[in-house]
Amino acid sequence: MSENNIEKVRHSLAHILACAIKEMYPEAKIGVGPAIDNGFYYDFDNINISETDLPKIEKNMRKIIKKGVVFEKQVVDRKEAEKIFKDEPYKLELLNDIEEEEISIYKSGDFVDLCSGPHIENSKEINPEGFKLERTAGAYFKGSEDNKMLQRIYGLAFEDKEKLQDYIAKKEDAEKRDHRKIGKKLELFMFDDEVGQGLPLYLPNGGMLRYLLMNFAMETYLDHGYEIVSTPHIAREDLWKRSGHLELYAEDMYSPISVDDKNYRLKPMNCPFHVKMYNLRKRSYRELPLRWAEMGTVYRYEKSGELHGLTRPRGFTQDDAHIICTEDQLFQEVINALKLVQYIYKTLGMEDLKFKLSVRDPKNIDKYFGDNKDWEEAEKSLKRAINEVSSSGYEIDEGGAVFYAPKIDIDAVDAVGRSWQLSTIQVDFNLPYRFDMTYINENGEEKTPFMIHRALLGSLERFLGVYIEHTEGNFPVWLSPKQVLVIPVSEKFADYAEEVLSALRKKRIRASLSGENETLGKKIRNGEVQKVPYLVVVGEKEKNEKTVSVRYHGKDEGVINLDDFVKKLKEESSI
RNA sequence: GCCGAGAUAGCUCAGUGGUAGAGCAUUCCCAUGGUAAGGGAAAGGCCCCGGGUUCAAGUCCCGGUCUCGGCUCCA
Repeated sequence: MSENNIEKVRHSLAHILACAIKEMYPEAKIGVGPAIDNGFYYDFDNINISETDLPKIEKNMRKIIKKGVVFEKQVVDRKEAEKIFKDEPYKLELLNDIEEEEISIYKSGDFVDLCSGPHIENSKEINPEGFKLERTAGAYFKGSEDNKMLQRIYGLAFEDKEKLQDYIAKKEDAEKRDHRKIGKKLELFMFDDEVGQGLPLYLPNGGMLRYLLMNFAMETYLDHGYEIVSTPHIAREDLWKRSGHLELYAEDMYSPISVDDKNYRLKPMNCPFHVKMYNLRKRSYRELPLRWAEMGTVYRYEKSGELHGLTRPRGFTQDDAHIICTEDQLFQEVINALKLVQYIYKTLGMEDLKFKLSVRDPKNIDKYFGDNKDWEEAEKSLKRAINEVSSSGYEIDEGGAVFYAPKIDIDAVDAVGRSWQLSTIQVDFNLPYRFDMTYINENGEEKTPFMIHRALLGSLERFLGVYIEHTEGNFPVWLSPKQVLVIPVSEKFADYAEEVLSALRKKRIRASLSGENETLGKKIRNGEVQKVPYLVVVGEKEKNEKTVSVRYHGKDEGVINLDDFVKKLKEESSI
């Protein structure tokens, strides 16, 4: 079976699934059933399948496959198609969306589907061991929330049994990396019903990790000409009316808090505050560019089903900054921001980045705020800027721009090849006008500045969620909440263990003592399970020689002088 | 928010209408250890919450809350 054939096999399996369902549940109404990356799905209505029904559906599918069903394409006219699908309301609706008069249908046995193909010729081409019905799920018809929700059955499909099992194994591996699991095991963060959905609480280990990350980001920004600002968590509703956020995102904002007959809202963004500070007084071109950074905690009312650990919370802290500059400075500022992204992710060990340029939907230019010429200029600048910093190019997302801005989103690829959108760099055409931002240029004329929003980690929460999965909880030494665990061979050497501990702590190395009454093996295990990078064992020999026996991520590194070890750790603790 | 599945000890989970369980973690005792689990004992429960059915509910039914898998969404 050839590689590109698997697409056809998957798509054909979708038809066979529908065929099996129609046989077993004649009342079922069928939606759509395409091939997807790892297999296929088909949507149904008017049935109620539970996961426990899947094996018997699968069995029926194998029976159909074995029969050797021939896939046959036919082209019919609209009238004929309407006749064929007269009892399938969803197919009729799909038929309405087709503009052509020649309608392609596929027959396989008794089953007919509205479908442009392509398919395999005969079901015998399918390896019956290579697929598996995976799960059921709800899915809106045609992917729109306004439509009815259908029942979707997902199947996995690969060339053969081994590839299927490889995929399942890989998926199980990914589950082991789940930051929610690791977060619990390493006591990094927690959620609590009484606190509220989507509001993370960082435990001491996670608190340290978050602090170190935040510190790294802020120090880096300071090195690159940024200044630090800080703004409140709530503001009067009037601010959000003027910024346009209330009009567009009211549903996604927390409800108003009423104080002294005025409504306040938790902030969903930091920008309007920064704009207010800019407008404090008349600004000169000599001040520009201004780069104002803030670890800004924002609150967005994500729908309950959309929440997901740290990667999709309701309260989160953006490593936000706004760069206010002249038109001439825009290009260079975007380049600087892109270079900063590259530096930060390289330092964090995620060098594989993918750039995505989000531009306006060409069919819908009117819905965007701002001057057409400015947009074109900005889109061009962003393209040039990406090419300047990266040779691997970028992907264009037409219609991906937000209403006020074209943007560059940057995906970081993690250790198991998954892409995560983290950084964003956006050119804003909305706020400078809405808030009448100006500066005086060298000719004494009043001008509207350009404004760049940028969040490089994105948010501390989302980044940490991704980073935990990327590293599997094995953080680099400089980011590890606990860097060293000192393990005395027995209680007899507690005094020397204390000496080692205090030598490390004196140099602000994050060390702790494994003081419990356990065997050495058990104490080592506890340290490994907690993913402490350095375990140092001390006993009689070490005590006499003022050394430590070093174990780094499960590997024996031998015995070294205590002083040298402290020095080494001090070095590894700085970036 | 929608479709579906869950919620039992700190954690991971078993328990199909009749006295609430295991392993790990915790505490204590013995063992004083040389690189991933030494042995023993104890303690630990509003079986998510509220109703209902039943002689009897962790278990069945209804409502709610939260979690998970999808869908939709992510300024």
